[in-house]
Amino acid sequence: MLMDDLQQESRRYLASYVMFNQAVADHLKLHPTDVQCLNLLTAEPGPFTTGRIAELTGLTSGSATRLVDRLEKAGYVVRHRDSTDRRRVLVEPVPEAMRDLTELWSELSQGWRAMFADYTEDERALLYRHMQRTVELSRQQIARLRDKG
Amino acid sequence: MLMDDLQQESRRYLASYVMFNQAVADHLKLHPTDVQCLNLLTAEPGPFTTGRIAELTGLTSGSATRLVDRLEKAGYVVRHRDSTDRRRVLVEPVPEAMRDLTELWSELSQGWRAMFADYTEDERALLYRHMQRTVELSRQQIARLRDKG
DNA sequence: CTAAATATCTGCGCAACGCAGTAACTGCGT
DNA sequence: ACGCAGTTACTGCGTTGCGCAGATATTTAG
Repeated sequence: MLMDDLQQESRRYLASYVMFNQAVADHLKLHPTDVQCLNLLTAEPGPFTTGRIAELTGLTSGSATRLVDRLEKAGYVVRHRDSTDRRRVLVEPVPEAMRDLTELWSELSQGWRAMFADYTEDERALLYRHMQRTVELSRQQIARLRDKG
Repeated sequence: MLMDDLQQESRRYLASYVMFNQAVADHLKLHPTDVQCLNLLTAEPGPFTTGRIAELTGLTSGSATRLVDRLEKAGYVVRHRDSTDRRRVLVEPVPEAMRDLTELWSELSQGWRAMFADYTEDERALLYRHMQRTVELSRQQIARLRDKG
């Protein structure tokens, strides 16, 4: 297994994930950013403030406000002020409204489940650990890129 | 290994890849779509026409034309008409201009190489095959989403 | 009690996008 | 040879997401 092959395949892999996100967004008639945000809301540990959403998505604070505006208007999330620090706004997903997204995801994940089912327990454990490591590495790389300006 | 855990981690994984693409785009002062397109240009087999780029990125033909306009203006690609079918426009990457992107990628991929180097040959083969399968599965899922409207 | 820092929101201009229509070209049938 | 449908790419136009800079409310430091 040549490293260059692995790298090339990683690149296709990355591209296919971005395309996938785009396709999901088109299908739900939402913007890719919005879908990304909803994904983060279900995948990352809360609680979420507008500022944290800005950080997670890489948007500026102003754009994050607009993003939350759209999601709130569409009924996906609710805002309420943090009682301990009244500057902060907590953003909470609305489970019922997330159903569209969850259903779509779970429909699509049939394919993934089938794929994962083909692996042995050890292989699944390897893939799981690899994903964790990749997420962590991405986080570091993103931080470095932002620092370098 | 519970399937739900695997699915949750897949979701974080997907989100982190989208974030990563976003960060690369910000760093190069390009639009995420443009970076995605350049990625596809190096990762997918050619030749590329404007129409194929539209299909790969999920954009409409008009937006794909504008995308190629931007990339051409920035010097990343050149246009020239297909001599056998003069309706078609072939889009070719300019290797020197791609250096920015390639260098950045290869700098960032140091981290990936290190990560991959930790695995055994068999494990790398598994990951490689898994990526291929995922790319193929994504392709199918995207096609289904687009068909459903 | 004032000043600096923090979290969010708002006004404004820019630009990417989809849509619908246009122009150039190919290939088909007659 | 001719015209007509289908294909490929491009062009206005309106909408909307985005960054930037400044405004507002609240907390924290001195």
